[in-house]
Amino acid sequence: MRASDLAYQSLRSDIMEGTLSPGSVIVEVEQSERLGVSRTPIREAISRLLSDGLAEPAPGRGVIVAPISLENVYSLFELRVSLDCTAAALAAGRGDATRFMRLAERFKQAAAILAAGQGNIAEYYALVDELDTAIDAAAANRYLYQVQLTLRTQLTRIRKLSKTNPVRLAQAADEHAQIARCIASQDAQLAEAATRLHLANALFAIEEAAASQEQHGLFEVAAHP
Amino acid sequence: MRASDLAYQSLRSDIMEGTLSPGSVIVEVEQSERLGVSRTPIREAISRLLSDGLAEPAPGRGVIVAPISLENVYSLFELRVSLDCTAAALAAGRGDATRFMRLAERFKQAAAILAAGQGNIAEYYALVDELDTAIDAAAANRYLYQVQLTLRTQLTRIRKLSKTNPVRLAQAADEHAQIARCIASQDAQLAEAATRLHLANALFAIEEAAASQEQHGLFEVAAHP
DNA sequence: CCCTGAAATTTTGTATACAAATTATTGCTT
DNA sequence: AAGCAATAATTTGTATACAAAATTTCAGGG
Repeated sequence: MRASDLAYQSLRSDIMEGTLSPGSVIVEVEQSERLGVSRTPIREAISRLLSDGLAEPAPGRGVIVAPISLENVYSLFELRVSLDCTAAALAAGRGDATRFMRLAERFKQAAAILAAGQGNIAEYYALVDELDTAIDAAAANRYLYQVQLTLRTQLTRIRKLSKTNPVRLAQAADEHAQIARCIASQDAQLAEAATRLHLANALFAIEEAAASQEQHGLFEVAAHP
Repeated sequence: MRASDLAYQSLRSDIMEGTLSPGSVIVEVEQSERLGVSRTPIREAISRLLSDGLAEPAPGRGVIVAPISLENVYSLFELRVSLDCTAAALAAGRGDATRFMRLAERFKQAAAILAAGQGNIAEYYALVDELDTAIDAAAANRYLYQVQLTLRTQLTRIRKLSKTNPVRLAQAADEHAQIARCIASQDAQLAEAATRLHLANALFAIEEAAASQEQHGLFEVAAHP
């Protein structure tokens, strides 16, 4: 594997995990020594992070890890609604119905398990990924797909800011089942409606979680000094 | 100015102008000597072109200038409809009405001039840019804006593939006036409808132009040997 | 004549040295 | 003590040398 790929993946996961905290500057030599490669591949990795939106040029201070805050969540969701609805509508027109029916079934099962309070969260998110992948494939639009990828990394970062309510998770599983079913029905407008509804609920849940965390004083997004 | 910025702008415009033809490989040393800088800034410029979608990694052959073809136009427009409609709707909800009214007036004038067959095309496109900029500003969504920028560079490249019919241009100016008016009216759904209509017409015009050019044997997208 | 394979050449990937720019620090002056 | 200036120290930007990978070319055998 190329050193620049290694550096990219390493830095990327460090940012995602929070090892590199938002707002902290990424110093080339520091990372170069830490990862055991020269500055050249580090620079290439950083430029990829910039285009991912995981790093930002800071005026005079080089590049910093892109800050996250719930203030962005509305902008992010405006874009997300647009793209996810389009993707769902396209998938409804082009997708393989049986594949989405099967996914709908699995989401229904997942919803039941989560409602019983014994769900594995990671497993559930993996299922969501499967649905996303199926939709991407069915939508068959490489430009749309490209944008979705970068949007999702932003959403993943945001998601970690507020702990998701387990009750909400079961509800979300139901909504995903609904989306899959609507796509399987090949009705583009219906698929779009289900998606729009789901995203509205998701945003509302985020707002609620944030409010409750703020209340308990748990809402802190530290940037390194 | 940094050498990498110079290299980026130079390569970018070379690709846009067609000096570097689609499909041709971008050889680092070659460009390095041509532009009088070392390979390092060239590599950085190339990585920016990659994230712009103006260059593509080619398996084993390094990177090539991204090919263009009208086959992409449908995928591109699917995304464009989604984004432009969202932007128009947001702008209707947030924008300064008088600013869009003024733009609508100018488009009406432009339409009259173009219909009379004495319009300056570059001037017209500049006006379109102004509208786009106004919408971007009013939509006030940095994530959406970012995607629009890269989408528009793709559309600009595609546009050059088929000569636009002057009659269509006057019609398009009317449609832009309509869009501006709808945004000024602060009716999000209406703004979206006007945008959707315009894009449907634009796509149709592209198809027609392509068909007529193909007929006349003018439809050639050469890749260098 | 084509296919296989090995050498040669070209091209990309990485390391490092040096230059330029920017920030931090220190000392001086008011 | 505060502000400014000059200098020192970090940090990024660029060039270049070297290493590795891959493609092409050429030669030999089937």
